Amino acid sequence: MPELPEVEIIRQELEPALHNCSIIKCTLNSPALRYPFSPDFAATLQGAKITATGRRGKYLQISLDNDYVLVWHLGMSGRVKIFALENLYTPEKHDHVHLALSGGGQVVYNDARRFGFMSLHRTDALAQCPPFGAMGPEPLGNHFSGTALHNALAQKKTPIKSALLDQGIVAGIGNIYACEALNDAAIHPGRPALSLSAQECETLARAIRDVLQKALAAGGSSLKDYRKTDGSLGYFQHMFSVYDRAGHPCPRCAEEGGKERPIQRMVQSGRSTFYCLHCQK
DNA sequence: CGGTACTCCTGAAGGC
DNA sequence: TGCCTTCAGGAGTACC
Repeated sequence: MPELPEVEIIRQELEPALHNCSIIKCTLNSPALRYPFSPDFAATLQGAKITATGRRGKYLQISLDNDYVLVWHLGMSGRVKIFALENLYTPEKHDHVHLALSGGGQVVYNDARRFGFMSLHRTDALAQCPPFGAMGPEPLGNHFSGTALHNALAQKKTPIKSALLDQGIVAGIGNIYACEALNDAAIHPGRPALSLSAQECETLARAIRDVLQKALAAGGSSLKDYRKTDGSLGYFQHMFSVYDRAGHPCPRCAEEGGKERPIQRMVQSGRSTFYCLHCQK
């Protein structure tokens, strides 16, 4: 389930492989990912030159010189494989999209669960079209702050955990980093979002940035080792404080020298939330 | 309109 | 050992 840090790392990996390259051939091995490919999908890509690689929230945005942008979401099992030369590529199960580039490079999209998707949008309409038009600020950008978060949560009665998953409030956060940030900020995931004080929003905004930046830093280094094998991205599970760690001691409580408190699991809106009953208030 | 439940998909993991 | 069930999750949609 790539969230903002994983998608950003993939973008950084794609940038040198794609920039100024033309797409020689686009091969689709499936009629659809989450959504069907548009009939002219491959034809629109073929012959286009890639002018930039961007990211907004969990979405990759590959700009082309034909006035289209390839919008690419990795769902939860999407993996991107990059090969410098054609003869290095061995097809694997769930390789749905294959891009052959000028210069011999290749980019492959593999997605076992097909929750991801690719679509093409006109460049000038991109910022207004769903989901970008209603998307909240980039958490690592200048428009995100404690004040901005406080304002965005002002009318939200929904639990703060659910609010953090709402891409309209802040972009790019998924289940893992929502849990991690709330633990870091010592805020209980079940609190109504509008009940957070300005100070708590300040703390939470800082925690969100910290958690994402740490994941980015760790991902950058772990990726170098991992991509030698198959080019895909792993998760940075070794650094999770609470996610998928029910029963393990809460690291915040351990840091403070207190008694070890086991991490709890509960379900909110059908999704697992991991938190510490003791320190998250 | 806010909020919840359901839906898509497949592989991993657990139970018997 | 192997089959069956359950679970994981983003985001769109249906529905109250």
